[in-house]
Amino acid sequence: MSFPDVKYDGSMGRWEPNASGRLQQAAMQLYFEQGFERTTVAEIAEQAGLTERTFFRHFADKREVLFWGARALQDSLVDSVLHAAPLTSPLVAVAQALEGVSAMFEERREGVQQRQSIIAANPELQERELIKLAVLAAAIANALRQRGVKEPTASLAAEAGIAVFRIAFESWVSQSEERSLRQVISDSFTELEHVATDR
Amino acid sequence: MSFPDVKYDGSMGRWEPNASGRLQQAAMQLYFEQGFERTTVAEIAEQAGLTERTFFRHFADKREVLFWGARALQDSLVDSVLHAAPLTSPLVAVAQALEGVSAMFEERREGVQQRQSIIAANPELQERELIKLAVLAAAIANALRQRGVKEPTASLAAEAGIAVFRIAFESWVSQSEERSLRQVISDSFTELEHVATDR
DNA sequence: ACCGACCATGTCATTTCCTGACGTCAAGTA
DNA sequence: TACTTGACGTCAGGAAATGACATGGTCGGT
Repeated sequence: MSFPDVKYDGSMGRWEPNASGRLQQAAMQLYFEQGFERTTVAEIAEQAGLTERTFFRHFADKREVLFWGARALQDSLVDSVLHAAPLTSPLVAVAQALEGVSAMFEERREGVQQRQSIIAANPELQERELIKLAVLAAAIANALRQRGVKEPTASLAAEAGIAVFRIAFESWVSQSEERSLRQVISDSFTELEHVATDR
Repeated sequence: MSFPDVKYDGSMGRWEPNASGRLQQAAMQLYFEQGFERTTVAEIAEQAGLTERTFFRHFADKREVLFWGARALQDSLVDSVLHAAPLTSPLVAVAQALEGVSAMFEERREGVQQRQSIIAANPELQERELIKLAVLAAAIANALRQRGVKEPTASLAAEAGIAVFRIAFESWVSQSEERSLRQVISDSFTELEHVATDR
């Protein structure tokens, strides 16, 4: 294992290390301070000591810089669903997977709240977040299918699970919930059962 | 009541009538023929006999021209939820509302399929569709709250209902389903009940 | 019949996002 | 050493989106 993030002295490489990380950090800060629309990519690049062109080499567009963690989240969830105990029902597998990743958010609630406030202030970013969650749901549905779950059950369980997660996550982030995210998610799943049964 | 859409002869007004409709039609055609990315707003405007600037007076951006019907759909659904029979459970109210609007799609399946193929070919358009559905879900949740449904039940029922609709709609559009959209939706809701109960 | 406000559209200029083509230089590799 | 690779810079340009201002029919009031 190497540690490319560690700074030694100036006599190292041609470029300062961790360009992508610097861009993400600069973007977060500027989006938070002056809003997403009012900050230009040129500003972000300048603050990171890079050029606008380089920004677009690291991130497909101005929004993507805020969603770099999505892939890791997806991999973790898919892995969890794939390795759920045999005979676990689809929705329970999804619920357990989501509860499993909740710690990733609990740990740095600060940054999560800041990020969500940025997204909440801008429709373009909300769109991007929604499609990330949709891709997540599709990946989970695919994992369920690998477990032998048929359609439309797999898609239904995945989409319903993501919907529950979204509502639980929003509740946990916005109000200063005393419950842990894991608990909010768990409660929301039992509430979904009531909603779907009561008819 | 006047009928500004009716065409008389050329000696009428300064402008050809129904500029917005002409822009929508031109956009649909061009997006379908050459793809969303490869058609410019200037092209659309030219085909509609207008200027680029005028396009942006009618539609907030290049994507919005494809989603003009969303508002009517939302109003119809909210109205339906609001006037559901008393004591109807939240999810059933949502299901009935969605089944109620299914006729709007059944009637012109042609245009619906063409529109969906355009959207399916472009991530930006998928983002826009997702946020339209999210706004829809929020409006439905609000209507449920007006019926006395508490949170998080209202949001859960609305989001789950929209998720079911999305899956049912996709199935109905893509494969040449023999079932009616109304039937697919209905079946999907009972499938959701199984998914949520079986644990 | 005239006048003036109104409103949809046109025209022009500008900013910003995003991309392609090409150049540069340090580090690794044969 | 010579050659390749990778990360970044520089430059040019298309297209989206927006503001400011002009234009000329329409419509209501008198």
